[in-house]
Amino acid sequence: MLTIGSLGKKTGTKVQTIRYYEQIGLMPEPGRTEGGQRRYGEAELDRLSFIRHARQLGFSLDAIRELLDLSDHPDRSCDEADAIARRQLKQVYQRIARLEALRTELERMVHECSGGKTSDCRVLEVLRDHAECLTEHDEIGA
Amino acid sequence: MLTIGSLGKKTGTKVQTIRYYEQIGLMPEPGRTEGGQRRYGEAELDRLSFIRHARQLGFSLDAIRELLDLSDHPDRSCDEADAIARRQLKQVYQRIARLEALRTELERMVHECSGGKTSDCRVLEVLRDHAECLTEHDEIGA
DNA sequence: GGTTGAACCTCTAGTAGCTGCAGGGTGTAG
DNA sequence: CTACACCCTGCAGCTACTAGAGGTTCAACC
Repeated sequence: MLTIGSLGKKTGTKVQTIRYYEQIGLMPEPGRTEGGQRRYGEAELDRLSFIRHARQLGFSLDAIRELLDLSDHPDRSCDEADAIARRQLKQVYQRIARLEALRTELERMVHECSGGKTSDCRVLEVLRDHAECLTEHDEIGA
Repeated sequence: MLTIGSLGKKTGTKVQTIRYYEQIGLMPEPGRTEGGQRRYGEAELDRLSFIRHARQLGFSLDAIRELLDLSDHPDRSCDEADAIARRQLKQVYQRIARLEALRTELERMVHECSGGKTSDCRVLEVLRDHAECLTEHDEIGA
């Protein structure tokens, strides 16, 4: 039987985060000691590992909820799990593309700045005038 | 004189977002009509354009606050503006690197899934067992 | 058996950067 | 002078946690 702290250590999760997952129904309510402290078993360890791993891969908590649900039903088709992963991959592609456009623009800004006064700083100048940008970029909400 | 709505249209900003920027002190309190509606001039249009452009390049509102401050003092050295931009660029590099690791792992997951039952779905299997991952990935908090 | 101290408990509020809604007032074109 | 699009304030909600206050429990050591 694991305390919440040792479960956290094993999975690289903060104690508060585990309680948060329980609160939003991602983790089940575990058994308690007489004094009211949470105690976890293997099943919970597996579930939390799954969640954390999926988070590391960038899945949203909602996507993880679906994946866990699928994982709990071994007889269902895995098309849905596949679709969720593909969706996630697509998002990653998009985010990389956006960030690469940003990188280009920021590099240009930084390389052109020769370190004088702010009055003729390229960094500030570029920010002032969007027309100076060569690439499309659109990071907001990415 | 611009209404808040037309200022929003010119800069691609929602009305609520402009009011939010005012609330947190990023935009100044504008003049008002007798009836209490906000009216903006050129200076505010420039300032909001600057803010939005910097946001598109991924700068945080705090960084933007600093950049605006520097922009308001043309006689200062632009080292600071340069440093902020370099910091931002570094973050972009890191985020790209992380996302590329994710991409690799997600591609592997998706390509190996041959579409049977969830019981032997590669997607779910990989999520269950971190040891199957070939690359380091650590997206959480990115 | 008693004491200590780390780890646990609940509850609330805060983070970034907006977004949306309710319920009401204003400005302007026809 | 009347529509009606637009504006106002204030507050709740979003994601995914994180931090802190103030109090309780567990386990080890003597």
